Amino acid sequence: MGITMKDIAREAGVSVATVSHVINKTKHVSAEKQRRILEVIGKLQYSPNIAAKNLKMQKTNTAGLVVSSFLDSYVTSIVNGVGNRARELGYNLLFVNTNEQQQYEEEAVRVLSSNAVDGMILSPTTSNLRYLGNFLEKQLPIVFINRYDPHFPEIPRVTADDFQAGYDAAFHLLGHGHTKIGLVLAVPNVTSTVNRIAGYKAALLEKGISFDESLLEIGYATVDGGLNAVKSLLKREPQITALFTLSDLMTIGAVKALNQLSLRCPEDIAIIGFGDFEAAAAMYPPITNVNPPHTIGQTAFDLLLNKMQNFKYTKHIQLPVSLIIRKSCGC
Amino acid sequence: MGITMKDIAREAGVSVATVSHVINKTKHVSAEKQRRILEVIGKLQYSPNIAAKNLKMQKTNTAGLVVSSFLDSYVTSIVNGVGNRARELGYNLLFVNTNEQQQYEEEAVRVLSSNAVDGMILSPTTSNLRYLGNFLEKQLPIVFINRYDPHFPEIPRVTADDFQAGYDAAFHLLGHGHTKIGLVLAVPNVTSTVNRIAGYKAALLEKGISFDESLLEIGYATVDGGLNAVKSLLKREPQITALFTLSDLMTIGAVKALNQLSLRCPEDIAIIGFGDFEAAAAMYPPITNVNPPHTIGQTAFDLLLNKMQNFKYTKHIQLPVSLIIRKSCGC
DNA sequence: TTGTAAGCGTTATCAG
DNA sequence: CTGATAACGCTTACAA
Repeated sequence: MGITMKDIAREAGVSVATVSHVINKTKHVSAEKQRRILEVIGKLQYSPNIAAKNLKMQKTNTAGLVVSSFLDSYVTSIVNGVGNRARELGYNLLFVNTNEQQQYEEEAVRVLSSNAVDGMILSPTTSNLRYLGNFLEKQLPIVFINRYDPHFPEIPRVTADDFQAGYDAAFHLLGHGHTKIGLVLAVPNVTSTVNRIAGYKAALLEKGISFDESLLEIGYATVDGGLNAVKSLLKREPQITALFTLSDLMTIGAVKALNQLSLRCPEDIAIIGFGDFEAAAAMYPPITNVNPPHTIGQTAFDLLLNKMQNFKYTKHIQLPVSLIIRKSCGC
Repeated sequence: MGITMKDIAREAGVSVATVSHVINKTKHVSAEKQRRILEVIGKLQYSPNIAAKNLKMQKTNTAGLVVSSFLDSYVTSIVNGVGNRARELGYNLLFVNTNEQQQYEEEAVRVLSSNAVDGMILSPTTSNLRYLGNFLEKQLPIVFINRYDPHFPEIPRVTADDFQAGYDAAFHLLGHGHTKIGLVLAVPNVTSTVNRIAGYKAALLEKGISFDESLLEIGYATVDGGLNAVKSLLKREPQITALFTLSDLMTIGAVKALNQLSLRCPEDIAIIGFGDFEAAAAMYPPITNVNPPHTIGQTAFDLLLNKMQNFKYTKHIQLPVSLIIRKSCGC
């Protein structure tokens, strides 16, 4: 079917070894043969069979990227960052979105291991990844991004400073006099969420306000999910005067909910979101957001590179967040 | 290094052929041996070497997806659709974003061919893809998505009805009495853009309004790109009373530009965008958009499946668009 | 029902 | 500087 190195060798009157050497520049070959080989390669439009190369080299030059959702701007920026860095460094990217289904995730990890990739970047669906043990034993280089499983400290990870994110949002709202701050989240059992809540809690406690679990509301990480979550939260806890929403789609949903309830933002209810999306500044009102790190994807790939070179590598990196203050918080 | 079928065979006291057969269920094996083999596989945490399998089978179960940009919601939805369908059908996805650089695109196509993928879905950077000829000769299954090169009618493609999109937007604005409609675009030499402009032109002509090229403005496909483009367009052509922006990021930029120029929307300038982003309904004003097809990604994958089964397959599919009317058009 | 062995297209060792 | 040739780990006739 395809044309192989053997064909090139025959046509150019040399051995396959020689062909391989000129292709990979792995040994010096006489100018004449080199010329002939290159010429034949061009004429026959030959390109090496990557599957064969991968088998022989025990290396694929491909990295896996497994994320848990996709439409969110934060995830998009992660994919973007990883993809750019991968291309810069000559790696291919095998991309999987698990849609928050652990079953898909396990499947993806299983497929990507066993020589499909040289390593992988994982944003897991939960923080209890018992199945991962097997793959670590196989020395599969993995790094966590955004979320992680604390049971595997030996896996390098890059995260946003989620604690700070929660703290900053709550601190800022407290500064505006809000004491009943609703918190709208999508995925509870995940380190990023847990840490943001911890930060939120810490800021409250600092002001002597005790944490009230009924101010939390779980919804789907979509616009409608945010909308519904805010509606039911506000119905249940009408004393709420501010909202912290943990994903940009939910933030948009929150704004819609307030509109539908004829509540003004920020006068009646203030909003701070996590994740800065492009439209935030052009919304009504312009949305104050906690801005996640934009370099998280690239950083993850760099960690992976280290992990692939040295399986003992085990660094944890936490990237700072910042508050982008606009109008929805009442400033 | 890794553990192979040979190890399983030895440990279970059978031949590699038998192991292969139980793994792939490709022949009946006695219950007893089957049990033993499965047990050993479990104990040693064996998983087959995919590179070897790919080489032997001349098939990778992997599809390539090459898009030209990423942060745009339309592209995101394409990636999402292709990814979901790929997973449903048991395919992996090799993902590349070319950032509108033809050089990256050529490189990506070259890498993805030569047995890295069984086929690929391509949203090209231009409509002149001479380099593609080689790969077609090699029988690499390709399908176009969103954009295409008309010189290759034998490549199946799925596109939005971009002509209709341009027509609908212009027709609607004309209905509101606008005759000077600015058109803000990012990538001129590409079928989607060209067809949208053609539709816009057709609607004008129907009303007896002649096409004025100076009403077009090119900018970067970002928020700032849209912002700058609108500012310079409005400065140059102050008689403009409506805008049609061809990407959601640019639409957001347009809204920002009007704010900065203290122009009211829709009273002073109306806006219709292409590509419906999640925040559109929560902006000020809520943005009227041409809604691109949401199934384009899945459809592309299905076309690819057909093309892989039968290289003669050459269908072109055009998916309808629809106008989502909100406030920015003056309704 | 099971095993032997050829071969997929490379790379790299080892002689010449 | 060049060429045979043995792997890499799997699938699949073909034989037993």
